[in-house]
Amino acid sequence: MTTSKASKKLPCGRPAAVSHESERDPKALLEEMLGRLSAYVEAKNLNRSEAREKILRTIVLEARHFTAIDLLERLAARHPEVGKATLYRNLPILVESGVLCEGPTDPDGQTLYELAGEEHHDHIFCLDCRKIFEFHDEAIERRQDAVAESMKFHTKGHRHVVFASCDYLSTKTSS
Amino acid sequence: MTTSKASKKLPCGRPAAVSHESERDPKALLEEMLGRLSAYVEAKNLNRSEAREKILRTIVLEARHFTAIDLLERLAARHPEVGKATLYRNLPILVESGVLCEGPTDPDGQTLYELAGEEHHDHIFCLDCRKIFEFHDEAIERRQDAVAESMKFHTKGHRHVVFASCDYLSTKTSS
DNA sequence: GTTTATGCAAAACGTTTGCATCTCG
DNA sequence: CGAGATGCAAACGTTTTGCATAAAC
Repeated sequence: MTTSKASKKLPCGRPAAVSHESERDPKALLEEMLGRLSAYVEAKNLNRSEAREKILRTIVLEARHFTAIDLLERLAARHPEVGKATLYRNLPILVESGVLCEGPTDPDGQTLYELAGEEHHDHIFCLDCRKIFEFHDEAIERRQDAVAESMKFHTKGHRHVVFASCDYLSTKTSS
Repeated sequence: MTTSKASKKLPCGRPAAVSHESERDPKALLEEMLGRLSAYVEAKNLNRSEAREKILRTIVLEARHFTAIDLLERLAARHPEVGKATLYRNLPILVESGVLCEGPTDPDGQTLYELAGEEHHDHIFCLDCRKIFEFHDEAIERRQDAVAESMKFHTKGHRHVVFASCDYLSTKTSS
């Protein structure tokens, strides 16, 4: 169903390459994430579990930004033997192990999870194609912390989502 | 249950005055909000409703930042005769009439509503007392729009929440 | 063999809906 | 009188829990 890399376009016409989404090799990514999970499982004296790894595989292979429901569906398709309680029980473990992070909520209020990257980033939610893009800006981060300090707060985290429409179609002149 | 203005302290010890919350006279605020509601009701050819106004009063008088559940509890205490379906049916009306706006989600993922102000602001969520504070910073706003433009997006809105702990207790030396 | 994890079904939770009744204009 | 709003209870979709069984170590 997905087209080849070169010609991939988003619904709003923007080439996927502009999306700032991770373009890392899925196999290497899976290895890394399995590693993080194992480390956590070991540190916490948990047991290894087949189901947990199936969930992780499903995430890496087809759902890098997703809601619990999205993942539930994909998991049911790929591994119908894994129950939904198992998924819900494992989501917090995947978050704590550094494999996932809880991102912003989509416009319907559903929590979006995403595969944890190395570096922090914020999000642009495209109102045209409803896809998530990423951005990072040090100036904003610093300024935000400074504002919090000035109000006698100490920043522990933040969530910054920009809702935007896509200028791509109107801006480009060729094609 | 609420103490006088001068001595009001938040759970984390911060005086409420630092909160940047609207300090407007509740009576005037209520009048204004009732006005906005009436205008909408008239424009949309709806009927006036006692229950709707009780909900609005409850919001203005004790819950300027709240989740649906918060409000449900306060409403049950203040006006037990109003059913919860009525509340849920009226929330969208209050939003559309310009009385409320849907704000960010709290750390548990619950949508926070707030009384609509005139000017835009973003939020600081205090992890110590779990209260919402407001901030506004033009530099952040401009920068955010510029970043979006550089990615060929056109900003239509945003949600910026800073999660922070309260330095107030550790910073103050007196008392 | 003890702990941890699982699948299933049932319960819990917040929200929405159906419906008969009531209120507004 | 007719459109709209209400309260109640039942339905809904998502998430959590209880429990007996199975897997990990």
